[in-house]
Amino acid sequence: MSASPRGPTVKASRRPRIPPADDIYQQIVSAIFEHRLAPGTRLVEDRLVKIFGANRNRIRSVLARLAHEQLVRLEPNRGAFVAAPSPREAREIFESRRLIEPGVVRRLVEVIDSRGIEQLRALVHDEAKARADNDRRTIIRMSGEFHMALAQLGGNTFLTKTMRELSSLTCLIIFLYDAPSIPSCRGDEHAEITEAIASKDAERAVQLMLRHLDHVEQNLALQDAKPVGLALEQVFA
Amino acid sequence: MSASPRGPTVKASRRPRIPPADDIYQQIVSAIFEHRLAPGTRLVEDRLVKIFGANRNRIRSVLARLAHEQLVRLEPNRGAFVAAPSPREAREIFESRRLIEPGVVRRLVEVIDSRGIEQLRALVHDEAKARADNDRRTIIRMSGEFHMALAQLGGNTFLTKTMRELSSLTCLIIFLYDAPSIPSCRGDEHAEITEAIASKDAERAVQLMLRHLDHVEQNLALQDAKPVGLALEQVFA
DNA sequence: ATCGAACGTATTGTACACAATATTATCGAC
DNA sequence: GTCGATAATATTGTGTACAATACGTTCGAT
Repeated sequence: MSASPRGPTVKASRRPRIPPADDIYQQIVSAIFEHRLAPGTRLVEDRLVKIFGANRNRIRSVLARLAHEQLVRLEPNRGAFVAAPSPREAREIFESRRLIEPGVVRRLVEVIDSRGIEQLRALVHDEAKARADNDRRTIIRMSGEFHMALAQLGGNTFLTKTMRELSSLTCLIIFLYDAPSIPSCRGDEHAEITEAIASKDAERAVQLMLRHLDHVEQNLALQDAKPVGLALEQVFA
Repeated sequence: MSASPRGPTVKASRRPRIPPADDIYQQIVSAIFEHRLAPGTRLVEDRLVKIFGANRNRIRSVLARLAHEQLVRLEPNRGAFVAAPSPREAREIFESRRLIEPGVVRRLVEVIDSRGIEQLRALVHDEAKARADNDRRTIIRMSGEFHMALAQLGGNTFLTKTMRELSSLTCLIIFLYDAPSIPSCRGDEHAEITEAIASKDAERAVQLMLRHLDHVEQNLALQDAKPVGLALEQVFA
């Protein structure tokens, strides 16, 4: 017994059953990102407790956190529901993205190094592969991660957080309003943006980004929502 | 006895002792906004429970919410502390503002009506009055509210939320790093921006805004923080 | 047969008690 | 007298039980 009373390995072995709070959060976000959790789905606390093996307090705090970034709607005495952004809210989200992402791209051109460019190309590559496999879930998730990576490589944590919220909300919007013909983003657009950034052509990258966002928004049918429901347990299997 | 079983007045009279969750949140945010709560102040749950007459669950959820917008730091097994942004974080906040607020201003010029312009002028007027009275708390709060109003009048709830977070973080930063000579914002700058917006001169408004943000940032001494502490009960008196 | 009211069930909201942990104070050794 | 270990205290983390509320169902009346 070595005298290291604060080793993290010791802590991990002493109580391995507690499910870390962030994990639950991440799993739910991923489920929303990958369209496994439909907008409007009710999130019953007890069932989440059993699914994740956590206690209710923790589930509650996770739901509160999700509610704060508007991914979940919390109705008093009724429970938590996966958010279903209205057409008006959807337009606001896209407006915000058109407002913010050009700045993100401009800044990224200034600070990115070859290592960062490689990361972007890898993301584009993975997305193209998923597109070839027709793996719709991965396509959508990778699309979101591309935009999040643009912020993350810029090194500004506030902008990164903001972009993460915008991306996940966009995922819900696509779920609700996507005209199913064309899958979310045309893959080559992310590639084009990446190459414009790689060649330090900020203004071209900005223009491509704006056109890209317009394309995504124009592929939506912002009138009729499809109210889908799904069983909760099988989502996390 | 009229048969309206869901009137809010009835609900309020039936149990008047429960303190609404948002109120607590708002009071703490206001306290941070007005520099009554210093960065680094420890927020002990029990004391907040007694101060606001709420139960611990509610206090906890409020703290979680504050933590999510980085106004509060949550250390495991140690408690909650009012955030104290590092110089690096401070620079990121200002960078984010320079990135976002020009877009907010441009959009506002497009959609604002005479009623909105009057609101902005009223805010500027109140701020000038506080400045004349040398009421530093009100000055800082009104400064923040001016920027939040710019987003709010634009009608985009996501941007409004983002600006609220940025404003309150900026308040903490000013508390920590302000060179005490000049109080936060020169008052006429808000007035100038308002008039540029009123005359629909978007580009001028944007330039004024950027200069304004630069001025605020340059008035900070982003090296030495002053770690102030204050008693909790007397803050909410 | 349809509508409305009372009831039963499922779920969230709240309170309390206790365990785990960190911080402070006390005591002893050098 | 200073440093380190140990005990006391304060605070957070967790679990459980119960109350309040909303929802679905059954029953009865017209």
